[in-house]
Amino acid sequence: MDQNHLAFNLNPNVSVDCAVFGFDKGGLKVLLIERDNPDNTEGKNYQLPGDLIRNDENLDDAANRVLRELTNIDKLFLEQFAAFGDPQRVKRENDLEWLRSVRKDPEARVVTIGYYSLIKPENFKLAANSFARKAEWVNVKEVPELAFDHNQILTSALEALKLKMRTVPVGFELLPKKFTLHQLQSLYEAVLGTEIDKRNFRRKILGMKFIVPLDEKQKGVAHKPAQLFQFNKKNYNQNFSLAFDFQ
Amino acid sequence: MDQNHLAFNLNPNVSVDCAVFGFDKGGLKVLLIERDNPDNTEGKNYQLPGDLIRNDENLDDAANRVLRELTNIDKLFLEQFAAFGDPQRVKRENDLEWLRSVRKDPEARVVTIGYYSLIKPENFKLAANSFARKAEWVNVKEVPELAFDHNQILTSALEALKLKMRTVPVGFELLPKKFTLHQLQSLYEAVLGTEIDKRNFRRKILGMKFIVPLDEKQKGVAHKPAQLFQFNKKNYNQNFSLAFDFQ
DNA sequence: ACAAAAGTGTTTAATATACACCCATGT
DNA sequence: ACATGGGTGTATATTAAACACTTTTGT
Repeated sequence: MDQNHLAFNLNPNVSVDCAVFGFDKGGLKVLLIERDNPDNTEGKNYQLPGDLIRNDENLDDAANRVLRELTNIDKLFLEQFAAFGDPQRVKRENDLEWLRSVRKDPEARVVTIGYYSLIKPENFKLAANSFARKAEWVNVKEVPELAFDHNQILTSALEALKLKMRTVPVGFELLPKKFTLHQLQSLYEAVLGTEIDKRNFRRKILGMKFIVPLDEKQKGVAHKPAQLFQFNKKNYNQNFSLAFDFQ
Repeated sequence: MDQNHLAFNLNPNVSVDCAVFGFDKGGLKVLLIERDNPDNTEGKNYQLPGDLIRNDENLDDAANRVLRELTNIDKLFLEQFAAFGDPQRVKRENDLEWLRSVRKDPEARVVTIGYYSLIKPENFKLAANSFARKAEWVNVKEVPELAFDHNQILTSALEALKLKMRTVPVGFELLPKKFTLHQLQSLYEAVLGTEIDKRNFRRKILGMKFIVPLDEKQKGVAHKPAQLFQFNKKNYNQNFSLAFDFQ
């Protein structure tokens, strides 16, 4: 992926791959990179953004670098969730060909560390470099076959995200700074794949002192404008275990 | 670490390290390996069992191999929980010296994949090889300073174990096949670090149809012999989310 | 007028918590 | 006899779940 730095600095055996999640009315999205098809075999060919790590950077920094190149944002919410090291994870011929066109040591055994990242809708605009120009937001329910083991990585990232969201108030990372309770509920419904009762949801959320109402309402919507809320880190101090568990 | 196989098969940049947990009346234990001190600097020098991965094996297999060499048991309960890749994770001089005495490429950047494993008390006896002879069970509350970043790995493994135990019925892997409810309760108390009310615990556990009483009682104990129970996989079918959450 | 989401309470069921005494066995 | 853990039930508090109608705005 990123070819701007000197290749000898890259460790041939360890990479990071990132499932970048975004959320809007259309549901939960993931950012996929369309890669050039060396032999022009089939139609489009997608993969998760990722790169080999540099020998002098730690894993979180490598993932952060990949995301910065993609989004121009330096410290997105980022969480490591698993390592993938099947010796056969690079096995398809077009994956191998692509590696040969991009990597110094394309035959090397690569173990990849999986990260997921959460991005706010106001940051949906991608960087203007060649790497990011190939990026596309795809609904997680409509993800095509991906390169390498990236479908498996994505499935695993989604599971990790679900667990996280039921456990820790982290959904805000996918919403605008100011959000309505309806947006928050839709997010939980989309990620957890459940329907939630509106009144019970509101009661539960408002019982948490760290989601605070603002002196502000929605504007320009074709219905009764909703109260806007904001996440308040100061009011959030670890009263959490499993607080976000909606059946 | 394991030096029985050909070094050229080992990947110099990726290792696995295992926190092997055991439980007895004395509490939760972890298996530490005493390593030879090259320069005989200080007293004892401990680390978690681990090894570089082979280029033809996947991560789970590498962790399983490390544990098999240590215990002679082939498929211990094993769970990957995180990857550790700080470029400075090998920084102390005695760690470097030890690597120089053991590794083909002792200066290589190594990213390690952390696993934890659960072992039943009847399997506490270790293999008789030289690797295992240096192993020792140490109470998790009395773990000394370890080599590399192994204290951090162990702390992280314990957190992962706690989360797992509150989430999935997995404690049985640390108990004899037949166990009493008191043993089960002590285990939860030791791992989660809480006190649990006996009557409430029993009611909750017995409400789970997959912990079944046997036609058998304890023998030779200096108190009223307790009913023995067993975990029944067939009666366990995913009714679980967060079932083991004792405040 | 209609569409779309906002907002609001009560009842019932389920679950969690707190709590104390007698029992069987080995030493 | 004593130490050790085994075994048992109830009352109360907390939390979860089910459920329907009126309001405000833009088109």
